[in-house]
Amino acid sequence: MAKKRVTVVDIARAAGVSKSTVSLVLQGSPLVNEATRARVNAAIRDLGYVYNRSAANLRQAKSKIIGIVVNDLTNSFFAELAVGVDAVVQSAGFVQFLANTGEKIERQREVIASMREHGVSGLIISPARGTEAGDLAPLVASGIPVVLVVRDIAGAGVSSLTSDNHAGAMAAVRHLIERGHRRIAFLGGFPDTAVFEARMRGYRGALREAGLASPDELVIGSAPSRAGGVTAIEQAMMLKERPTAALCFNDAVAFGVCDGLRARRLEPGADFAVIGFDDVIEAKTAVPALTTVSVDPQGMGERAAELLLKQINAGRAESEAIVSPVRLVVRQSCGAAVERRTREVSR
Amino acid sequence: MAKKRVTVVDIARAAGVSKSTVSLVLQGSPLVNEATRARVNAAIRDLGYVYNRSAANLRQAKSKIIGIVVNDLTNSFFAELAVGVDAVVQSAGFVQFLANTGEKIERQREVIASMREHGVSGLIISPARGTEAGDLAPLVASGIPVVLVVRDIAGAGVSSLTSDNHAGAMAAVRHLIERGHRRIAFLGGFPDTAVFEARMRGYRGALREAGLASPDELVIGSAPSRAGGVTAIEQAMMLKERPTAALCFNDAVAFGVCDGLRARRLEPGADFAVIGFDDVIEAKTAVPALTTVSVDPQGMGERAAELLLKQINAGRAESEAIVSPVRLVVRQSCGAAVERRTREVSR
DNA sequence: CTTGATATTTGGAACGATCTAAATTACTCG
DNA sequence: CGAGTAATTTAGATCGTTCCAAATATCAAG
Repeated sequence: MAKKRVTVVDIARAAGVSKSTVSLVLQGSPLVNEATRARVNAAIRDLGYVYNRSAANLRQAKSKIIGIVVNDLTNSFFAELAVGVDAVVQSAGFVQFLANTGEKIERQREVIASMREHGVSGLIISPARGTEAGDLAPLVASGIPVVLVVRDIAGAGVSSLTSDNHAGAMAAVRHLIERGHRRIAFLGGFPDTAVFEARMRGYRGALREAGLASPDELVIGSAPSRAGGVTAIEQAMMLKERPTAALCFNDAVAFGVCDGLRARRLEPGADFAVIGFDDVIEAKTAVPALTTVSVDPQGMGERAAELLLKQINAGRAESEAIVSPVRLVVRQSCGAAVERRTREVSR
Repeated sequence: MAKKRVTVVDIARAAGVSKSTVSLVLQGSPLVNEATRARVNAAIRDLGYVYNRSAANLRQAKSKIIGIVVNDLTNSFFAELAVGVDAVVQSAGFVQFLANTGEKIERQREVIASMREHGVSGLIISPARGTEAGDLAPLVASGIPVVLVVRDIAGAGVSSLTSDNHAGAMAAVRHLIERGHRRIAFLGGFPDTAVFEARMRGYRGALREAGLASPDELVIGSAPSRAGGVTAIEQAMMLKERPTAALCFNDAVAFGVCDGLRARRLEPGADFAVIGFDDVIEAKTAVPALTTVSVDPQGMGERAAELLLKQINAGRAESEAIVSPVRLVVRQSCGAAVERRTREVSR
């Protein structure tokens, strides 16, 4: 019933050459004569040959697959990151193997194991919350190049690419202070993550530098999502002494904060200054357009992929920790000049 | 330098059995004695053995990989769809191979080819815009089970899982008519897609049914994104006879429409009724919460995966076209009663 | 203890590509 | 024409697993 698979031997027979020659053609070797190459390619087309990567991998022990593991694909920051990785990886002739862990360590363990079994030649990981250096130890020991993105893990001994969360948060808060705000909150995010830690330190640093206090009640954690933002701002508005501005853990939280403000009939930008973090695609087109610390997720994915490819090609490379710069993108949500509004929105 | 790979033979030697027995243990065969199994498993752990799926696939010619191809990963609808697929596929012991085509046919061709080379045992595809039955012909001819999601392709001869776009659009527009709207626009989406077509027919059908005209000027296409929504509503508000409500192609467009309305100092829900399509996660928490036709992307991914698995297990199954029902979720953006607002938002 | 089941284990041939080293062919030049 | 070199082609081993058929161990019953 089912016709047998077409193999190199079949094409070899059809083209009147040996399977070795066919293999050479498949690999685009310059050794083979033009006429022969054409004959082989014709046979490949005619017989509907499909290359069998499993067989090839078995012999070569290196697989043109690179894996990317993200902790939350429904967060567009990570979706964009994955798209960035894909672009680079793809043009380097690799294919991407994407898995979502949903922040679950156990699931992360499984997907990493599965990727190793498939012989990925490198791995880009945005670790699930609570991942420890030990969790990555077997992977690292195996010598597979690994690049951690977004969240670094101390002592893991692999390369990492993070954004300058501290400086970004500092710049954002400085901006708010310059605009006259004195009571500034830090909203959203899980307090037990390194990213939260760094952004919060930046926030505190900028306040201290300006001689302002940063009472603990103004730092309100929540899920790093839109829903989390809503609850965080609600809690902030319960305070007897309300803040007039907030730096949010990320853009999703910032959107939630805007939602929550509107629910209380406050207009973000005009009545309360909001700054996000990440600069996801929607930040630009939202109304009011979101002032945010641009991390450029797609670009970050690209850089992570390049870093990984470099390591794959170099064999055993030194691990490096790259902190990529961020910049504050001032739009409307922090109360920027109103005349800019129409211009930005109309794009 | 690099230590040699540990293989079944190594474990066999370490455990004092033959490689066949090790293979049996690996597959969880009931044939092997408990004591032996324990000994083998211990050796596996001790030597840090990593299963080589390429080798296994080569022999078995079936790969426990299922592929999922989406046309736009940065659209959270598709990200959620992928998450739904992943959940099911994962618990069935398969791994997911996700690729993003970014709506490019050429890229789609490449990723599908790559997946075939990796020997996927089934494929879930949300085809790029403009995909034709012919593009899928070689894939279909190969006998690999394929399930099309979201966008069906006439004559492709494979199973498909789409949502009842026509009925959903009709229900939404009926709702707007009941609330007294007479001039209702259809905003966003690429007019050359089947999904657009179906939703638009539903929109027109509901208007006709109520004896209302549906002038072409009220149907305004755009990119199916937030930015597209902004431009679409801007265009709609240029009309001499402005609409008072709109059914949007999808939720992203609906959010953009809300943005655009606010830019003109109109409050969505109060001054203009907006209904979306899809019910992405943020629809519920946005302010105003978005009234939308719920397609349940994650659930759809799950069902698509189940359909595919059924086909993989059944061998050559009849292809079926499933249209899953949708339901209108009334929230605030269409001008629902204000007292419901706090309740929904507080979740 | 045989004997016939039943339970467990095993050797060796696949699977479909790549790689090595060697063979063949073609070409250049005196 | 024949040597020497360059350009092509090739046979056969090999990668790490699974499968088959057959071997061996174990056990209950006579």
